[in-house]
Amino acid sequence: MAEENLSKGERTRMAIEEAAYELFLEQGYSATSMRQVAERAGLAVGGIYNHFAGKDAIFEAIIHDKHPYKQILPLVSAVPGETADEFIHNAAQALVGELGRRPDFLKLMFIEIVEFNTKHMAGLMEEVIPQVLPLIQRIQSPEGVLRPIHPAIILRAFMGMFFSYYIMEMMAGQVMPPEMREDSLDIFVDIFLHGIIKSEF
Amino acid sequence: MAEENLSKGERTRMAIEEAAYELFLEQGYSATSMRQVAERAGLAVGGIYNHFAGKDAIFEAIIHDKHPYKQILPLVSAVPGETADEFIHNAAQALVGELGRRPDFLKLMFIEIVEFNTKHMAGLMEEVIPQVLPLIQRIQSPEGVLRPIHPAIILRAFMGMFFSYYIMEMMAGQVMPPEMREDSLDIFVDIFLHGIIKSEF
DNA sequence: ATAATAAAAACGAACGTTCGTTCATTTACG
DNA sequence: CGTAAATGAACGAACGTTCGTTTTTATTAT
Repeated sequence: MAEENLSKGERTRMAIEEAAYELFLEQGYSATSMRQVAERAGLAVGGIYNHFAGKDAIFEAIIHDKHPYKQILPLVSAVPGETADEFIHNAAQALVGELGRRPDFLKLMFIEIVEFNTKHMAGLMEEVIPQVLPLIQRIQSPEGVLRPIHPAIILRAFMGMFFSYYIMEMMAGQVMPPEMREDSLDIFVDIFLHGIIKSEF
Repeated sequence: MAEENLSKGERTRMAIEEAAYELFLEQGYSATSMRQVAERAGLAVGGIYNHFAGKDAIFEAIIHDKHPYKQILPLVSAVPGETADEFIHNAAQALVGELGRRPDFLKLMFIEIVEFNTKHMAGLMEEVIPQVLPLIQRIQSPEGVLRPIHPAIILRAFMGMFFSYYIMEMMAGQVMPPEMREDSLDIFVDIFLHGIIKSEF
């Protein structure tokens, strides 16, 4: 493991951040106490302040290190696919796959909205947008396969459609019929590509 | 106004609920104190407990009275439209229009996710689902216009697409180009109906 | 290698606040 | 006049943070 190379302080800092991340996802920011963080990280309360200026600072570190955008964008950018059809399929697969592997992924964004009023979002976007542009280029490029829709809107529709795939799962997952969940992703992709209307109409 | 007919107690109860609703949307549940609620509602802390058993009880009342589903579903159900095309357009118009009029609408759901782990959602769904069924029927019905997609999936794609319209707005609204916002709803509708791929491909 | 030493990290009691809630009392409405 | 509503001081618990102290780690000299 790469952790062996780290100093004691760096390892503890990571443990605190990880413990806080888990607890924030479970309970939200305000409802999580420094004592809970300390206990899960395996040290005393006071010890935290050797590594972080305060509770706020922990959240800011988490936002910077673990925010979904940071992990999803490189993933989608690296996906193969010659045609738009292939690319969208693969991108959706990668996105939802990653979300599925880490189902608490989006919660950090919700905490940001609910408890911080998207305070950190602007700074984060500034960092991420340059990475988005080539992705838009790629969706747009293949020789006129796409209808003339602004690429930024396509991106937004794409993100919305598949983010919401898990947002809806979070909100109403328990009550949806289970047979819907297996292949519904493919159908979502299909709706995104071809719409719900028969083409002869 | 209908408020004139209410007793003192009923009016105070409403004032407390409204004050708490505002504060929860602004700060989240945990970060909002009973003293803040009391001050905004215009009474002393202790007085709240004449109308609510505790802080939890206030939130439960709010969830029951003001949850988006409760307001959006009747709205969409009442919308006119003979063809699927017309209906989807009108439904999207109504949905996004209502969300636009009350931009904090979805935050309640996020608070539920972040600070309560969707504790109240199951009970709410049980209440709402019967109202959803006729809506699905309506999307499905017109003589074979729609491609053969499970109506529940269509509903979910629809909700996801247009909920996410505002979710994305919340998350990244500031950084989107302003000219996108004006007519992007129509384009979203169009993508939902016809997809992003040219039909001859 | 071992011992000495300075720095980093961990400790946990204590501080001042604020929290949700209670309650005896006063005020106001029906 | 009786009851419902409003009051605000008070309670114990929990909060984020501080701080003097001890323990551990990393570095240097032997």
